[in-house]
Amino acid sequence: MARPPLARERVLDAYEQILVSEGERAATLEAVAKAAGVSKGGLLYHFAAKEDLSTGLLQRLDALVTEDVELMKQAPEGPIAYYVRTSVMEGDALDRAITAASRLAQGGQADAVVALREMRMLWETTLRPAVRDETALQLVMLLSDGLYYNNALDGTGDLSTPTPRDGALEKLIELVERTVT
Amino acid sequence: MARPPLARERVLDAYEQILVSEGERAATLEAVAKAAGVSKGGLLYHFAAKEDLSTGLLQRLDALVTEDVELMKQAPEGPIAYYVRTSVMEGDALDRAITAASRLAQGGQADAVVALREMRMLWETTLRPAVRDETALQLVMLLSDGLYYNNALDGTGDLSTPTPRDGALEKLIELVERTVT
DNA sequence: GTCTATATAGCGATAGAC
DNA sequence: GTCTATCGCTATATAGAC
Repeated sequence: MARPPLARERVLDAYEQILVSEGERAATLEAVAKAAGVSKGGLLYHFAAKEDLSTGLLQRLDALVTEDVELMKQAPEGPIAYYVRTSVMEGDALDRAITAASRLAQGGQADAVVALREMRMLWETTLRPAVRDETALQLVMLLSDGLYYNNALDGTGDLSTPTPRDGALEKLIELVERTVT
Repeated sequence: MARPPLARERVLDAYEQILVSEGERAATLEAVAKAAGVSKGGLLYHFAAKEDLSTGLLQRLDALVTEDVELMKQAPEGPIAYYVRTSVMEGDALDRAITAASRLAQGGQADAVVALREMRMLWETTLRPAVRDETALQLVMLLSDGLYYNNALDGTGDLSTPTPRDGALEKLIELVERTVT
């Protein structure tokens, strides 16, 4: 990992942020360069082609997912409650990476689809020992997918989304726990 | 409704299909025109600007959703089983329209986001009388969202998706019915 | 390592013939 | 109602100065 150049990370942050808030089409080299505070040429020194930008983003996603799975295994409230709770996005690094990857996947980028599928399978494997059977597992997985999808629909970060929060979220977690364990 | 021109419908079909299978970026006027079997000029006679294409698509979605809600109200198996079952995409007209609108929404198109939110609210209102409480309603809605999202991820129509089908789907519906009623 | 300048291609949209 | 030709703009990518 030996300390990647700062500018490189800033560019990747900018790319991710534009993908989330304005979509794939808006994430042009010029827009990303401007948001990162470099020139187009400067950007292309770090990422020779546009494809390298998405590759970098998917690698970052991978690392964050690995971390998250460890946290999930050790969560005091248990993996299910942890999983459902953290499926409501708070805008942290993992949330941003997932949403950005989702934009690329919907744009037809095959490697993004693969990365998201693998992420999902890793979660599935981690949750399996904590649920009653496969049907219960599917219910938890799909519910989480639904939470992510709803939040990802608008990247503007407004809170008028139909996502349950606070009290409603706690009740939902309770119901899910009762249903799947 | 007085019989819209055939070419117009063919163009709209082509636009929808490319959005679903290749994403927003691939749905250029030229690609749509070619798939519809007309020239760029011919396309632009029916849809003066590209925005009109997405408007036409969202109107089509609206009509299909209205039909579907009626079917859901009258479903012999009850609205919940109907809703969960039909959330697994079979590639019918409504499925295609929803996925296409989802691509536009993820591309940052505000009117597509609104159309999808309104669709969801209509479903929510229709299902409310059939469930125990608001928490149960949220569980059903989110599960359905998850099913749609998973299928929409790759528009290639392959069946290697993690979506439950046949036996697994029936068991899931059973579990959901038991949980929310 | 970052910049400006530029090449090349493809986009949405217009004009006008048929 | 559909076509071809073309305009103006913007996208990705390259070249070469600093």
